[in-house]
Amino acid sequence: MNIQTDWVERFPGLSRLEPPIKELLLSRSVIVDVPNGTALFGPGNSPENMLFLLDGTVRVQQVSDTGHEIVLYRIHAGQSCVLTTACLLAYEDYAADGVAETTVQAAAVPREVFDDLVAQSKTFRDFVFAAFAKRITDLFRMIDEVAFQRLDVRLADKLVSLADSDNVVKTTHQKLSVELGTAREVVSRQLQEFQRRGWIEQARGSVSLLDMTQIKKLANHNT
Amino acid sequence: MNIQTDWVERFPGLSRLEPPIKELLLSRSVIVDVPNGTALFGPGNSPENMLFLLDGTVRVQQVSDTGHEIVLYRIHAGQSCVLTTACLLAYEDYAADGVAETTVQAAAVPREVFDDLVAQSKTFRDFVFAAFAKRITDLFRMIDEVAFQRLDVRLADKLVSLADSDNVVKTTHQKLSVELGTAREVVSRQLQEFQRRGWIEQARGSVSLLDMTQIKKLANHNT
DNA sequence: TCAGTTTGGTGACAAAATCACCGTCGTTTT
DNA sequence: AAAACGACGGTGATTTTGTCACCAAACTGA
Repeated sequence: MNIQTDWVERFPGLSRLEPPIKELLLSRSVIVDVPNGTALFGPGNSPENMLFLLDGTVRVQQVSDTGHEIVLYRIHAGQSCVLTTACLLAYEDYAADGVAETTVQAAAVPREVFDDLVAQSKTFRDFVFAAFAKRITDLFRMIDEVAFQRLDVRLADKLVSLADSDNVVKTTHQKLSVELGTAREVVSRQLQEFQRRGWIEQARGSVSLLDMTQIKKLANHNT
Repeated sequence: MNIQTDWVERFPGLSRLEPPIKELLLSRSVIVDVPNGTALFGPGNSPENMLFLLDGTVRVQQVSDTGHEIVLYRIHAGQSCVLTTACLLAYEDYAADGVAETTVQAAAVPREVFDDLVAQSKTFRDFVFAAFAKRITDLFRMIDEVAFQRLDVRLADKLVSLADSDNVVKTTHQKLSVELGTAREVVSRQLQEFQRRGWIEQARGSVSLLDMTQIKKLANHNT
C-alpha cells in the first residue's frame, strides 16, 4: 500500500473518479507532511497548491481589527481546503489564517491541475461544489449561533465537540474563548457555574466532563 | 438591443467569454421577471435554475430556531446566485431563504447548462469561483462584525448602506433589527441616542440622516 | 532559586438582550 | 363615521454578556 498511489480512495467523494482522472490527480500530486503548528496559509501567504487532507486537522481562524480572535472552522482528514485556497487566490487581503493543529499529512495539487480536473470530470466538480456548499451552510449556522445562541449552550456544545475519548478537554480558558469568539473571563465564569452544578471538574489547562448527559442536554446536541 | 441576446455583457466577469460559450449561455437561458416580494428559494423549495441578476436585488436571510432572524447578504444586479443555489442542491434542509426585494429581472440557466459551462470555459470557472470567494470572505467579515463590533457602529454602517439618494432610510426599527440580528428595542434606543446627538431625524417608517459626516465617522466607512 | 510568563479568579461597570408592558398611528371592517 | 385591529415605536426592570483593571497561584527556564 503506497499512499502516493492510493490516497484518493480516502475521499468518499473522489473514490468514484473516472480512472484516467484519478490517474492524473495521483500522478500530479505530492504528499507532504507538516508539523504541528505550521501556518499553512494566512494574510500575505497564499499557497500555490490546493491541499487534500489525509491526516490531521487544520484550524482556520480570524483576527479582527478590534484585536479579537475567533475560530471559523476546522478541516479534517478527508476534506480539502479548496474553498479557503480559492478565496486566497481571489482576495490577497484575506484576513483568515490556517494552522496545522496536529501533524498533518496532505496531498498537494497545483492550481492548474485543479483547474484541469474541474474541467474534465463531473465527479470532481460535484466534489468541489459539495465542499463549498457544506462550508457555506456551516458558516450560516455559525452566524446564527454567534448572533443568537446563549453562551452557556455554545460552551457546552464546544466542550462536547472538543472532548477526547476520556471526556476530557485539554485546553485553556483563553483558547476556549477564542473558539467561541468571547472573552476569557466569560468562559471562566461559565465554567465555574458548570462546576458548581457538578457537571465538570477543572484543572489547569483541562476540563473533565463528568455529567455528559446534562452537558449534552444543554447543548441540545444530537450526536 | 434585445436583452435576450446581450445580457451577458452586463456581467463584467462574463463579457470576455469565448464566443461559442457566450452563444450557449445566451441561447439556453430564459429571461424572467419576478415581482417584488417573491420567494425565490427557501427551505423545501430548491430551484432548478441558476439565476443571473440583471436588475433588482435579492435579500438572503435566515430564521433561527430561536425565532430570531438575520439578513445574511444581498445579491445585486451583475451577480449570480450560484452559491446559494449550489447549497440548495447539496442540502435540502437549508435554513436560508431568498426574497426579491424589488421587481427583479434575471436570466435563468438550467443546472445542466451551468455544469457544461463550468466544464468548457476557464473564464466561466473563474467567474464562478470568484463569486464563491467573494461570498465567503463577506461571510467571514460578517461573523467578525456580529461577534465583535459594537452595535452603534454596526447600526451607523447599516444606515449609510441603506440610505437613498436623499440620505433617507425608509424602513422600520423592526426591519433594521433583522438587518443586524438584534432586537427591535435595541435599535430604537440606539436611534434615540443618534437623534439626541442631532445626527438623525425620525418619522414613522423612516430615518433621515442629517449629519452624514458623523455617522460615517462612527461607522469607519470608506465609501 | 528566582524572575518571568501563563493561567485563572474577582469586582465594578458598561453594553446588549430579554420581558412585559403601553400608547399612537393607520387601515380595514362594520 | 366609529370601532376594531395590527403595525410601529417607547419604556422600565432585569439578566446576560463584554470590558477593564487588577491579583495570586502555577508553571517555566535560566
